[in-house]
Amino acid sequence: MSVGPNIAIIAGLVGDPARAGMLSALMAGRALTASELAQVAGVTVQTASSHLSKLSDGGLIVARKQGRHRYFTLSGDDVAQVLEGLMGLAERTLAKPVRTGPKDPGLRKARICYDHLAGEMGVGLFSACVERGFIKDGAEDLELTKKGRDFFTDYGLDMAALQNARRPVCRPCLDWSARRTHLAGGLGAAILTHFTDRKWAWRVPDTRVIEFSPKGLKEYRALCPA
Amino acid sequence: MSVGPNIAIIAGLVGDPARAGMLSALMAGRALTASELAQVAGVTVQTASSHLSKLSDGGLIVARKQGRHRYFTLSGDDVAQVLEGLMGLAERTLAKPVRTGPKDPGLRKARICYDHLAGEMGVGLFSACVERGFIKDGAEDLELTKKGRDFFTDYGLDMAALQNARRPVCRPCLDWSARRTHLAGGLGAAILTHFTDRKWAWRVPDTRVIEFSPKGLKEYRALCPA
DNA sequence: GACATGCTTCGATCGTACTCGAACTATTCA
DNA sequence: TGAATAGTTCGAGTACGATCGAAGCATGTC
Repeated sequence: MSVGPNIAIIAGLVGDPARAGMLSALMAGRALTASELAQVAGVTVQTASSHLSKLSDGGLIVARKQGRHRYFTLSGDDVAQVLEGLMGLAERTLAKPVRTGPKDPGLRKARICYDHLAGEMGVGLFSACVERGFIKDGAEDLELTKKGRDFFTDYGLDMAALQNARRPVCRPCLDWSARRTHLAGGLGAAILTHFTDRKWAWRVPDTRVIEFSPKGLKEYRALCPA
Repeated sequence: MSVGPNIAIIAGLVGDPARAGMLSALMAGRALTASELAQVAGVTVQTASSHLSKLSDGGLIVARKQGRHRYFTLSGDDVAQVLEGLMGLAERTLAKPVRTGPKDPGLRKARICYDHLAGEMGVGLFSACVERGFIKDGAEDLELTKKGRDFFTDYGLDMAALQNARRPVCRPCLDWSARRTHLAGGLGAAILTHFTDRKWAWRVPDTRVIEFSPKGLKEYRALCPA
């Protein structure tokens, strides 16, 4: 077997509070600089630098250099997915100590998960896409139907670009708060971008919470009649 | 936010090689005693005892006392799912160091994941169920169709019991080797049990590999014509 | 009752790695 | 060129936890 040690290495990387904080912050999908990450983790930049090297060596994050800044992001949505899973376990098993703050309900309702919508509204979006026949669970995980492609093209998304990208267009992501699937992948990201570009929705600063304008809510309901 | 510390606690539990080994062993779904787990982890029973307390306190495993033995199992398939996810990351990010041993191909082909079939054959089973219309991706994750219920009742499974159980009948589980979904949940477990009860398939001792008899292979093909 | 087995608790040892201050490199701006 | 900002490297201090020997409880067996 000996698969144990390998997962221990990865889990160990996530197992430090400072690094876990950084990864959580990166779940928001935005690229962050080393100093920003140091701040969210509550450590000095020297310490952060060391952690970031480790995360990078471990392949969980990737760095992009831009001028005198280094921007970090998660290395993929598979990382985000595991982090969501860990949050789900923490929620279930640690039970009591969580259950905090006023921000929690907002998080459950709508939040960003790497680069797509999660929480109740994310789950609702996924359900709607399936019910309206835009997405179908084929052999290969999720499949975009012709109907779905046509609909989202009309909707204003650049579907050709999505389908040419290396990233899967549709991908399921298990929601830690709702315990159900929400829509990840290129399409999930594109839909959220569509909303934020039009100021129908935005991120509450320093949180993963997503807020919708009245117009945005209406647009969401048009998309997800359920 | 402060969700960071919580996931760090859980990840930290998995982040120790001895504990990771124990959890991996428990992925096989069988209940194991404290001494057995000590052996697979390569530590003394005292050390193992300490680790098992921590895992238990953290809610990742549950203990059942039976005579002078204590049997441990994972506390649920959500734990198994996160472990699979971590294996996937280890596979992708650590790349080189893995890729070992002769057992690996067997593992990729067919292995047990907690209590259901995983690997290529597990993914194949899931595809077949979807293609044959037994399972449908409804709003609530996966849904057993009437057709599926009828089919598996004829097949000899106690579907009423499955549907009365608290555990979801169908549940997707992301496969670390095939990177696609395989079938978990009560139905996934029941199908595997159906095979092992009839000696159509069995576990290779001390591994997670599942081997099929010629008869078992034939039965599998009948179920998954693809 | 005496003994063996399975497991836990206690205590001491030992490493590992998290941490930060200080010094160093690289980029930008004036 | 010099000053400011972003980030890394180095070294030392520290603490936490993994480990095992020894002793202590249970449970089962003779």
